[in-house]
Amino acid sequence: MELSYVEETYLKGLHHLSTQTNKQVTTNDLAATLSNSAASVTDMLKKLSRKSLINYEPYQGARLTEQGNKLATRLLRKNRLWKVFLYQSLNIRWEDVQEIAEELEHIKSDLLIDHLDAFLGYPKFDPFGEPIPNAQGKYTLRVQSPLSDLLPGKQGLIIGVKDQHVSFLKYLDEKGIGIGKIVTSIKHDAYDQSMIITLGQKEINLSGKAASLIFIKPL
Amino acid sequence: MELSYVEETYLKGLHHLSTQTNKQVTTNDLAATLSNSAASVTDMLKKLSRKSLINYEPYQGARLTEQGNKLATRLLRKNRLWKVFLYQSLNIRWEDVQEIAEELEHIKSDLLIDHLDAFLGYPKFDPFGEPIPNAQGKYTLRVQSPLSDLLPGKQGLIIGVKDQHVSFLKYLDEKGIGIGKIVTSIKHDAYDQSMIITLGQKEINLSGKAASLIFIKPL
DNA sequence: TTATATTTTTAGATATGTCTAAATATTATT
DNA sequence: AATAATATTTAGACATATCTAAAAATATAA
Repeated sequence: MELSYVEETYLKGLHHLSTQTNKQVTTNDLAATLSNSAASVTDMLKKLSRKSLINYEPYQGARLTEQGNKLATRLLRKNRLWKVFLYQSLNIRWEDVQEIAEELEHIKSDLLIDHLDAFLGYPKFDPFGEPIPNAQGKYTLRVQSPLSDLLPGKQGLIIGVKDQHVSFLKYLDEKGIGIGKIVTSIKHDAYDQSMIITLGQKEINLSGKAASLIFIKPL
Repeated sequence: MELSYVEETYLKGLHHLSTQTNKQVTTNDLAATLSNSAASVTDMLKKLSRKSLINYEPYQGARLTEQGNKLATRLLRKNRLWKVFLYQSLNIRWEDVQEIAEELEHIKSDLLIDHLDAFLGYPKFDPFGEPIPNAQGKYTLRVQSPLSDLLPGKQGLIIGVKDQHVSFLKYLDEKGIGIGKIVTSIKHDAYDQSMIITLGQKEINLSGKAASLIFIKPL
């Protein structure tokens, strides 16, 4: 099925919200996510429902159908493969990757995406640690724990970040924290949950919140 | 200036037609190029004129202003860099490259394009032999002669093709003719202008028309 | 140079996607 | 359970881009 740019955006928003909460997606939540008015969202929900991409009952919110989910997953595949390309091949900084990938994910060609996948060596995760669905839509979640759980003295490999806001990514970039870096936990502060880690020679102080948004593989 | 997808398409069409003929672009010609009605074209010409991207007088056709030309050149740069990427990095076939690049050229980020340019090693020509404008919009035309001018016994390096229709590119692909291949002229037919060339061990018969659309650098 | 043919523009309609303001339905509170 | 607060939908408008059919301008030919 051929979808418009906007329809795809809504589908992705629906997928995002429904995997987060596993409940019906409400009109207002979707409106907030997409920065649109609730009225616009209602219109689009009716349209997507007519196309059988969502189940929608007035006043009851919406949920992706199997077909809608399949299309949303395809968008995630495209988005994340492009992110790998931008980050790894083009050396574009973390905080700039998201915005560009959001445009690239709407490029239609399946041929393109499969060739891109091959070019990148069939990566399983994007630069933020999110799993990349394969051509059949299958993907595996990774065992990952927040940096905040790393016990003092232990080492971890950074494999992802939860928050993808530009300001947070810049904050990490400035501290030298990125995918593939190895860090050692030095000390937790019992009072404010902040922690001290080392990255190479450098000692870094992280807020408890920041540490909980960074994912590692314990070494 | 932020342009819509469609405005960009018109700008590219205008550029294409005006470099071909170096005259005012007529409404009907542009309509044919873009497969739109003349009425739609008139509307858009008025809009682009209001934005000072073209000079337009009713019934007299249109011509790009300096600013319009600059934006059109930027689109060409994007289109051609993407073509290099698709053809060279992703190994996508000649005949599939055009359609995908036409979508990719509308991706907005300058950062992306400059990084792509660097990644590809600042190529000067695309896989069809067209010059790639640099970040400042400058580009150099290449000395290139049609394969049909290659004298019997002489060798040439294939560097471009004029016609970019899918059927023609497939025809060339099937014969093994592509960028970077070295061919030797064997014989011209005086009657129908067809020619015989060799490519490696293989002997290939080309129509006069086809040979005139393939560009070579004499060796 | 007047009539005819062609090209271009205008007029009016349609489709997509957006909005604000008003109406309606649902949920929470007393 | 009635009322107040919140969420959602409907109504009506607007912007972009498209079309067909009719009108107007330009170019061609007798």
